[in-house]
Amino acid sequence: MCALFIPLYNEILKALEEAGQVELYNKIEMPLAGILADMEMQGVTIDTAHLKSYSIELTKELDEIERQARELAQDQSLNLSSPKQVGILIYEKLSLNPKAKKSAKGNWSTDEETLSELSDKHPIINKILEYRALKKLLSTYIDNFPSLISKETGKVHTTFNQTVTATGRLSSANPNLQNIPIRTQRGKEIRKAFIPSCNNGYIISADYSQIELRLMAHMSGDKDLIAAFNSGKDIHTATAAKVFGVPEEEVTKEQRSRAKTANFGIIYGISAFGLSQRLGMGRADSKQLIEEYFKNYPGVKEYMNNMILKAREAGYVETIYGRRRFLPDINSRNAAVRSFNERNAINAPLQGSAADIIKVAMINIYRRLKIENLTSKMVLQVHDELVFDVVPQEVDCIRNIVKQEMERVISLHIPLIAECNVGKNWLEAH
DNA sequence: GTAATCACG
DNA sequence: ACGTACGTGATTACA
Repeated sequence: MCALFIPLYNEILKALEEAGQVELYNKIEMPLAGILADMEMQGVTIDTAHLKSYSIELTKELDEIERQARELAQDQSLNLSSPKQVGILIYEKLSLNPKAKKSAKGNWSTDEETLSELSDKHPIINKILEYRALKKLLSTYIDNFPSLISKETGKVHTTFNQTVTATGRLSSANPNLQNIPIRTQRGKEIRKAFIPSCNNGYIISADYSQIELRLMAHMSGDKDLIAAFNSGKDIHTATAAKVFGVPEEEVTKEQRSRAKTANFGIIYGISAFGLSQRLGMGRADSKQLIEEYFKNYPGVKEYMNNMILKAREAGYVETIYGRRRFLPDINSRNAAVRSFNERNAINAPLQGSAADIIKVAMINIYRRLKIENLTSKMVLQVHDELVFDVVPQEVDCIRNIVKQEMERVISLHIPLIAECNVGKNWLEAH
């Protein structure tokens, strides 16, 4: 190291030591930096022909929808990309909702959730929603992407930010390859454009199953939540059986779905109001559901109280590897600010520990690929998922290494499970 | 530059 | 009585 930087480096090491972050720094973040650089340089191959033909198809649909919407609105100059114009049209000209939300800075609220509730009132609502969905895919993922392909490598090269998030997650930018569509049919079509770099190769994707809820089980030490994961049963069904007081075989789809929403809510630092909004039920019912949840998983309730207490006393909470999130406003007299910090105190150790764990997996996988002289490459990380560009003769080998290394990062009270899939593109690898 | 919206985990 | 799920980045409109 250059002598000029040694005093600064010593300062850093001293601070890290005092905060118990030396291992996090030396064993995780520093080794990871070079691996991320390698992934960025490696890049991902894009099927531009597929994107190009899909662009033509979607653009036609978009133009037709815009034409129909303008006809319905009787306004040829209507800009459907302007939330302001859409708001005025819906709430003032068409008066579709007399008690419309005028959220935030006094603007009409026209987001998807709000508009969906009005879809029965006027045919233009669905046209607006469809326009928005198509426009998003076209402008963000389809039409720009070919221009982001490097002349030198013929691939897209993201930047993984290692020091952006509050929890320890990575972020991805220019372009963001961590928010490529998958939820809708049209989104899936875009995923198909992410392909292996050699003609006969494969994409392998491996993702952690329920890692944050598993970490809740581990960190809370809750007996029954741990038992549910150790038994290998479907966690949402098991939760539904408990909170609705029915045998697992009799859990309905509706009950499982509600339990799933509740399990997500738990990770985010649930509130009765928030849960009632997402379940479309009354506050009293959602409050009762939460009470049942805590009755069945008392360790979870205890974990939440402990994290809030820890944040109040220490000013921060920690992940399994000692990464800290500072929460200076945990004692704020403003209830909204305080509550927000309390939810962060609950969520950050879970989200952050998951981030730590996948980082360790990445380091160990990278080393194995090198040691075993494999030519396949790790190309993307999407929070709980790793994506590999694989040559045909290494498919089985990569599958085994990736699954093994992801699952054996650390021994906890619950097993870590990684699901691994192979395909000719990123969609098929799910 | 900021707000609104929406893509992902 | 508050205001409410956690973490990101890109695009577009508009002051």
